[in-house]
Amino acid sequence: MSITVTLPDGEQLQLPDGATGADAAAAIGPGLARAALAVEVRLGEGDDGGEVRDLARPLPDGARIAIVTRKSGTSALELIRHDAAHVLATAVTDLYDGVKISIGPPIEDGFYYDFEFPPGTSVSEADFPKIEERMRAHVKAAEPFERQDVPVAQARERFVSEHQDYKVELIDDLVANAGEGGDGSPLTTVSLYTNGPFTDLCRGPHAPTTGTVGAFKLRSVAGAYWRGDSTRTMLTRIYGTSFFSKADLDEYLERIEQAKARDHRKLGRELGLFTFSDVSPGAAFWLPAGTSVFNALVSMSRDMGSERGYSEVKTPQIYDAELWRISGHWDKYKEHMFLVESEGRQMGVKPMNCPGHAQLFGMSRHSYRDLPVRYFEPGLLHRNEASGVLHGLLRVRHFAQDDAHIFCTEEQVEAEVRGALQMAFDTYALFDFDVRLELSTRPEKRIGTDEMWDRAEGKLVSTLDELGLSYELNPGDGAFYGPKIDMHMTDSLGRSWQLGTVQLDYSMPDRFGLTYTGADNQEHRPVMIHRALFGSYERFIGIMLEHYAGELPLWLAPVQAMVLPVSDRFSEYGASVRDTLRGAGLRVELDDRSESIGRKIRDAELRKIHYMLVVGEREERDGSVSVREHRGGDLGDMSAESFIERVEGELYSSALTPGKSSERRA
RNA sequence: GCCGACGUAGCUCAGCUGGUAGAGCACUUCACUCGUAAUGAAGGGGUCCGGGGUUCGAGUCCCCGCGUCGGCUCCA
Repeated sequence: MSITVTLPDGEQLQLPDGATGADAAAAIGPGLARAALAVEVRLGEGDDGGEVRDLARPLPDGARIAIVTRKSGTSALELIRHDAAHVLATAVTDLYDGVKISIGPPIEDGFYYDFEFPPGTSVSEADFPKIEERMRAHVKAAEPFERQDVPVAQARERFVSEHQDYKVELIDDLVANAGEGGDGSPLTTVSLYTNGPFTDLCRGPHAPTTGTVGAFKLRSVAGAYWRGDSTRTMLTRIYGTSFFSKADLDEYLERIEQAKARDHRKLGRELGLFTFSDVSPGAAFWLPAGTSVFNALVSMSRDMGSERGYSEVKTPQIYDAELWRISGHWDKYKEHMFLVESEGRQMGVKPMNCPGHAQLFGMSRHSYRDLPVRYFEPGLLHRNEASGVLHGLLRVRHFAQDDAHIFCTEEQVEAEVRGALQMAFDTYALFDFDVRLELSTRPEKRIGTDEMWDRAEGKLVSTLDELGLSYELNPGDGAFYGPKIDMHMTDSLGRSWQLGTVQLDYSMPDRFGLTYTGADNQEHRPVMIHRALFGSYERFIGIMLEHYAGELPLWLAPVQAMVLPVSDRFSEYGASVRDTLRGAGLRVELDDRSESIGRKIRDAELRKIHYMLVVGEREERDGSVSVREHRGGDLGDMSAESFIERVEGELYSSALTPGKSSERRA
């Protein structure tokens, strides 16, 4: 009896029945046998994911296999990070009596393990050295990972006797889920992995021993709810990362350090854009330079909107609670609203513009001929976000959105969604943003009928497909009034943030009793589309600063050029140059401090100012400026006019939007 | 909101085991008048996040708030 497996190069390998991944590696060559960590197994042609298994497990006949070594990239790293998580748990159970273990998977950049420490014991980063020391001892001992498939009852008994409640719960859930989902066959065994003194309920796979965990480092400690449920126990999560080599680990840590240099909070301070104060947590104070950037974006969304048939409106900040009851926000978000009382009336500061826009739409009669109506309001909003979620400009309590609501007929929905998405991509293209799309469907807590949701979700899917856009499905994550398409970007540390959103809403028009008169002279219900493309200007600026590492494109730069007289004697000429350039619409400042020219250049460079215009005796005589470009160096002398021409050319060349974009930028 | 850490001048930070605060940058003034990344000197600036407590004495130790950071949960 023998089995046949297929190798990645297509070659077939014959092995005795019961042969393992390790046997296969050995059959291919002794070098590979030494390097082998695990084996990736694909069963059918269509099985493109593959399953990574322990080397010690018998191979199924007819499988396509690939030996996993440290050169296998992500799957190899995942393997040793999972190993490292077990080693971490081993060290922690060594050191802390009575600690309860829960789960410890590999993640994007490392691994974690969640523990419940005994009452009175808390662990902080100060404890890392001693935990790492224990971990090193277990890695050095190269303890084999031994897999054991044991009957469910036996495993359960074991963890009950060890007071490992979380493991017991996991087993119970595995059993329950096997009954419902999967192939319906009952679960008879579960797998346990033992390394040294530590045994864990684990699906695997693992490398042959703990010895392949090369370089590792514990990174941080955090609270994490058991099973991600905020009503349950908060466990202590220890994060770490590991690599095959110290060099790889160091390179990773170095990259993280460098990423911190482009943190928008740091750049905002350094470039004098915005600051925060304890007197208003979650709200930015915008300095003149930051306000200039902010206003440039607002004016850009105004221009792009008016080119696309949006009309700007303004609606109140504060509304009677009744309005929020009608919209449904009162029930769902009251605790996140800022409430005020006036003459015995309860009022709420608006957390969003939709009810205001619905109110506005309802105040006049509309014919089908007037639809779609597109209201745009770069409005100020307040949301009383939980203190723990505030994060620089990326999550704030006080912000403005480039918010718009489109009221249209059922037939117009696809075209309007398409238009909004296209406008979004036009916008992101200007910033070289590569956004990730998510389609979020009906949540558990929702308003409206299932039929409405079917229709709304169907329209979003068909529009995405029609535009050939790929997206991730996010079931249950829609707004309470409708499904949505969200556009995400990541920050300097790889965390994902939502920027734009396009939401379809059949409920709000109903709740507000909105109508238009159709061609049949009957009243009809319009459909409402909520959309914001920047999302909040605050968040957009935060992401943008990190994206550009603070080097804003010329058209957005708060100061496009700085005039630098070489000495006080040329301040007057410098001022005249500044005025000439300002007259041409450029944002120019004059540095007339009594400092050396070297100093002024250094300061302008640190502020990342695009152009430095040095003026001295020669320039005054010739009526010219000596142009230095940020990072680019000396460009030589030219007249103020040729400089203006040059800058305008640059502004035009980055003009990707149609219409009057050049005017906007000037 | 929850877990952990942190909070000293505008910024970045030092301040050993408790003995009444310090540097660099920035700022002000004076001198210098400078040619492509830091001229020099002098000076001003701190309820050591806030409030309680322990102590002869608290920036330092304890408690309670607030804020920030890293996660978790949440995100209309």
